[in-house]
Amino acid sequence: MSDNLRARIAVAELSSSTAAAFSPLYQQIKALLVKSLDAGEWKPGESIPSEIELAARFQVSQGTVRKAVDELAAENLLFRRQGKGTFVATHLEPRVRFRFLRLAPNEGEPEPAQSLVLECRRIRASADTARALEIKSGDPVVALRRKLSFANIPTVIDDIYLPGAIFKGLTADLLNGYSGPLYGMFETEFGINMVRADEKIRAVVAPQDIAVALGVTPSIPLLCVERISYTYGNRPVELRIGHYVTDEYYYRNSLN
Amino acid sequence: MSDNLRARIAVAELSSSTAAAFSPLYQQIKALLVKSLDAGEWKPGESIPSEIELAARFQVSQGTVRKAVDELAAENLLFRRQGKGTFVATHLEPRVRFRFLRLAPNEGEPEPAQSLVLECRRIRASADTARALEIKSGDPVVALRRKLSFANIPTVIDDIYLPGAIFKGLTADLLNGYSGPLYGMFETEFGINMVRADEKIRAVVAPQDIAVALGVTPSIPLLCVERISYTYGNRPVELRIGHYVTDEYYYRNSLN
DNA sequence: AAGTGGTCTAGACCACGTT
DNA sequence: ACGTGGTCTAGACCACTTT
Repeated sequence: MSDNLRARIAVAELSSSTAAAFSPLYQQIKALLVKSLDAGEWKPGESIPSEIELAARFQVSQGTVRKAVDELAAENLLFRRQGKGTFVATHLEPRVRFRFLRLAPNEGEPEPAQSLVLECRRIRASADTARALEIKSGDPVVALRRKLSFANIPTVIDDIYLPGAIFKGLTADLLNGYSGPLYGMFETEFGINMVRADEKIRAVVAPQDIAVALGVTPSIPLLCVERISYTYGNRPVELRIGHYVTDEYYYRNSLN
Repeated sequence: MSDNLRARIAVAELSSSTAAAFSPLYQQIKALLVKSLDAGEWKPGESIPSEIELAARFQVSQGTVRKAVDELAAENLLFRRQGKGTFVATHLEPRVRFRFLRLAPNEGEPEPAQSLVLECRRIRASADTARALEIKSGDPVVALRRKLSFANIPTVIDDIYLPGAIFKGLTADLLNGYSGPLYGMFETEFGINMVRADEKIRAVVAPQDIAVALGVTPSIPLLCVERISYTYGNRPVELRIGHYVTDEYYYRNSLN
């Protein structure tokens, strides 16, 4: 068995330049599954093959597949349903709706927001934007500004920057035609699945234009949230700068 | 084996009122391990018995113990060191120093903060404090105010409220005698290990007294972070209201 | 009844750290 | 050499969902 294991590791090394050189089998399986997800072999919301099928496909035991899938489920790339199967995570599931929207009301339960796109322009990447998106300065970028309202109270202005090479044909009308979350639309229209994000949070005085768009007094404090979102393989595909009014809502977080 | 399993579940039901009624064996093991941690059978930084010893103690297979320990390690109650053993998580480990301190500088690497306790009083719990700490209104509470500075620049004022019943004998001198993180001192002096926390984050105008303590202009925006920290078994043991200056530092977060 | 994921076991071997 | 956690396997059975 040991020789067999080594052999498969060697094969993995030869066949894939991105796979880690010497790694446990289950991590190799993980990498292969992510590769298939990235390639769109299974779409968000669809089921992936059963553990037994995957074990046969990769020539490993079911337990090894299980460990790989367990970790991908823990990372929210997949989710399991006992008796049904294992599915590709999607932002269209109501269950996941507040995973990336961390605003909760001071009183009561979180509610979905109403979204209105105010602007959608094509621009060239600034140095900062290019660095965040790992593209070249001057590359095409789609710039959106949108407003989120809760119970008709404008609460968030997001300035969103997307690589033009990936988000071709994105328009304000297309955006405003959707009711669900933005990331759900990215999945169905562009095949881009957001998997993870890093945020930098600060308190700032409301910039003039944003105060106007929110209908609040300029110079009141706003939460400024700078987000970089990543798809499979830690590839950044969104830069987002949000300004939140935090009198009736707060940004919730858990430390573990 | 099946009868044996059931029997042990039945025993668990009888012997422990807090354990979930019907749960997998590994979850029962988890609960027992947490109980031992809570009781102080193994102190932070110490090793717990090996998997083989635990398997013998609980009369289950090593694989079942492994699954229980894996989950506790994922929840940061324990950490594993291959070849050495499994240890109780501690806030004194440098590795963990920034798990609960989420401020990072705009430029450069995170650095430890200098802490100075400005006040330490005994008060009676307000209604809000009592609710957060799950004690009775009017119960004794230790109230601290402390200042955190980075590179001699005051950056954070924390107002901290602790249940008086647990933190007996806590004084400003005791606090200022320690150089490490507050939660590390709580472990060694009071046997309280912080395991998890929930935070509510808002942008606010700097209150007068806090602006003075920080040496900043009143009315500038500050990040207001309201934290409730929990020890083993989700028991709240700290309410903390922090005000952060976020011009040179930001609150970092990751969404998964 | 059949198929899926979930739990539990027993045993082999590997990788790491200490003695 | 020994003890620790880490990986992999094979097989049994349970719990849930659908046919």
